[in-house]
Amino acid sequence: MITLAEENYLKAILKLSKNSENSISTNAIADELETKASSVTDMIKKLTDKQLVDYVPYRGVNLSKSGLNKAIEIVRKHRLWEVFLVTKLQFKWDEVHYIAEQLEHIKSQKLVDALDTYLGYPQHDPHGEPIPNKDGQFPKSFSKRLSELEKGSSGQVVGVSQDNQSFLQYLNSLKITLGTSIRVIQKIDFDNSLEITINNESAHISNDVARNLLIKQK
Amino acid sequence: MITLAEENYLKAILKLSKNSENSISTNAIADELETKASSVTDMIKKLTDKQLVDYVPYRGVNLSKSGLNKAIEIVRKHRLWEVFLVTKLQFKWDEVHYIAEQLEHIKSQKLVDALDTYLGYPQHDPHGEPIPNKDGQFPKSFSKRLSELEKGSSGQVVGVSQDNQSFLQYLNSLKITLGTSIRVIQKIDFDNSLEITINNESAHISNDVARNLLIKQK
DNA sequence: TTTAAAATTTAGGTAAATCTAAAAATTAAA
DNA sequence: TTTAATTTTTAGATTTACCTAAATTTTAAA
Repeated sequence: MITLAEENYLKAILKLSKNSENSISTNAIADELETKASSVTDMIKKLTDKQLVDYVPYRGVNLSKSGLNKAIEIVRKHRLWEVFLVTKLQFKWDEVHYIAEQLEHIKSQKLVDALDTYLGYPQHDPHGEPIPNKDGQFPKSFSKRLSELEKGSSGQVVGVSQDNQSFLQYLNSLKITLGTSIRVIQKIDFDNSLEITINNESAHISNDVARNLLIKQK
Repeated sequence: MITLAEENYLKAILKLSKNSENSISTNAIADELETKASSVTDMIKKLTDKQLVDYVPYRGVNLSKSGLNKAIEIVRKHRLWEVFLVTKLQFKWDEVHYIAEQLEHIKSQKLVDALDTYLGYPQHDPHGEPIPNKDGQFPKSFSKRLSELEKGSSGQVVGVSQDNQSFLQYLNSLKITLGTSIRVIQKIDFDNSLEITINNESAHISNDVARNLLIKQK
């Protein structure tokens, strides 16, 4: 049996793996989970014993095959529950993360499948993030990060690659939501921030924000 | 903050309180939760410190005002989730208990309220058990236990007062479900078992079963 | 009403998941 | 390439929720 804490570690390692080719460092996991490096080392040993990760001391970890499967299953549940909360219970997109963090740990294969069916096999969650299917496959994405767009080009927001409440609320304040049209007016080399237009209103956003906005170009 | 284990203790004490006027004994709780009496004593001390129960050593416990509120809230969540599973996700009534045991611990007042609204403020769960409202009030019940019916009288099954899987599956095998008509043909003094008819087919059931069947007489 | 049985509590211990502080290994800088 | 800084691990504690075994209290029986 896999514990709640173990599930959270697997999920964190998967998330960190998406942004790097290399093994995931102890400190990176500690930062992600807001815990201490020594706690991470402890837990990594447990995950190694259960063959959920491959670990070389001082060199970091990678998810094993079975660890990856488990992690993807948790992401699947998280995102399906988010869809449920927004489409059925009328939650806002910036309210669902905390609740889905709890719901993602409910154990019942039958429940996940029934939920998926009930929701109509959605491919994206309310933040535009892809929902892996029953076999762990992610739907193909045609989006780019806003930070990767050329000066002058434009597109529509189809997702965000982070769903913490403060980020989403900041987007709300910028009047950015799914479907919003954005054009890159100027790229500032100094700090990689961007001058953009949001539905033709101009604004200035940091690289940090631009990196987490997924854009589909026409 | 109240932990998962603490919530399970509160729920167990509430359940046991329904069947007795007296304080709840350590052993009764241990039996209910399939744990040891010494573990129960430990936990009772924690609950006492948090003022969730009133406790007199060697004399048992009772839920305090706030402990009762918490326990009722858990029951409310359990039963609302059961309604969700059966009415929206097409689960059978004997499949939902285990999953609802997990879902009842999800923490979000807003979620419970939204779920209640979404389900149309149901008053009973799929086993006919009453669902307390937002204020902790249980709907009035007009049902009796089958074991309390006189010889010759009859009525319809409107609920069960236990929802473990083996009991519900036994009912399925007897062709008893919500709405089934039952008549008491004979009461056997020796073991308090009953000769009954189920939709006019005769059967013999133990007192244990009869006590857990809720009947509404015409 | 004394004694035996049953129930309950206490004492001491374990595993999971955390922590701090110190030691060891790796990386970067002079 | 030696040293300093950073990262990671180890050692030793803590808290929660359990456990077993022994001691204590209550209840029931003789």
